[in-house]
Amino acid sequence: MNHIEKIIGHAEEHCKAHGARLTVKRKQVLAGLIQSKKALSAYELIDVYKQQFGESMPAMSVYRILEFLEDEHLVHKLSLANKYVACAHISCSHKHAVPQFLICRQCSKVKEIGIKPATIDELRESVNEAGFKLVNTQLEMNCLCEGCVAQAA
Amino acid sequence: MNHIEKIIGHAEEHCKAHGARLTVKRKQVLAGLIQSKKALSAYELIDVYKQQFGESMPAMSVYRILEFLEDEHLVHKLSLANKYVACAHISCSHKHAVPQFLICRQCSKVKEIGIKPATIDELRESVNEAGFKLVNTQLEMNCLCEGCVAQAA
DNA sequence: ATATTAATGATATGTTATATCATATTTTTT
DNA sequence: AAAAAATATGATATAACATATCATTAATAT
Repeated sequence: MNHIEKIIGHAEEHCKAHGARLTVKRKQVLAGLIQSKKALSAYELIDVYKQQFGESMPAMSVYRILEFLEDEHLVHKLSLANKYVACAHISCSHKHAVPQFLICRQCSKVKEIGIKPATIDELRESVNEAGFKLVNTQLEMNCLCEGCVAQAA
Repeated sequence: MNHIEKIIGHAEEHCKAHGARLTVKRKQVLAGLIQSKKALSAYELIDVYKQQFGESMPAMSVYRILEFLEDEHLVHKLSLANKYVACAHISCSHKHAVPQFLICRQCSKVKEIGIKPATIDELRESVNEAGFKLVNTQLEMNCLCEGCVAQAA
């Protein structure tokens, strides 16, 4: 059992635990994202699927499946790039705070980090001072990854 | 001279100062955004334009103009919503740090804030620790505005 | 006045995402 | 085990967001 299968196994348990169904197609899409080194758009994911399984998946299905996977917190949507990534913590059993994402604007490589709770608190306070209420602490930051920094220099 | 004209005046000076041309159309689009209480998509802006001037503006033109206005820092693009807002500080003469945006997910109302530099520093440090380089400190946060919080309760 | 540069118009097309109704599959109820 | 209900997928259309490219017009520099 390889690394990806193991993660998928965890995802399956996670879903089963509350009666959600990780169907074959959903698993295939999730696996596609897990294998990818970078964030993928829905249509890139269609290409990946086509390449792996010979068969093409309708866009509608991919979006539906992505929605399911997001609801299950197995996948995150990155608005900054209009792309999707597998959650980096599917196999961890403990609860996770909402993550922050570093997105390489050059190559779409993504790193999921958890910034210090204290920093989040400061942010939340700034938001409250402005009279708004923070709904979601997912942050997306425009970055360059190591590789692309090196290349640019 | 009303409030908006005054802001447009500042925008004009700002552009003139380095040889950029704030043409009539560009002014009209900028004015549309300034007048709006909320972030507008490019196509919503086309509708606004149509309503105000009777004439319809091609999507291509709106995008070109938005690009110009972004380059001039007169307008910000919000990736979280695929919408655009006028910069809240066009009339201030001093330099501004890159802003952060609180976006009401319900009504698209936007508040532009400047969070504490210390908080930004903490964020940047977290990013560096992860081996990435922060390109841009514009943050966009999913929020609810006062009005929508009240309504939800 | 002419050449050059910048802006806009016109048209086409690419990319991302959702709506909707039909069909198939799975689960629950009887 | 059969029928009913709920869930998932297929198929098709279309909406919403965005860019490419070439022609024309307007502004600026020579």
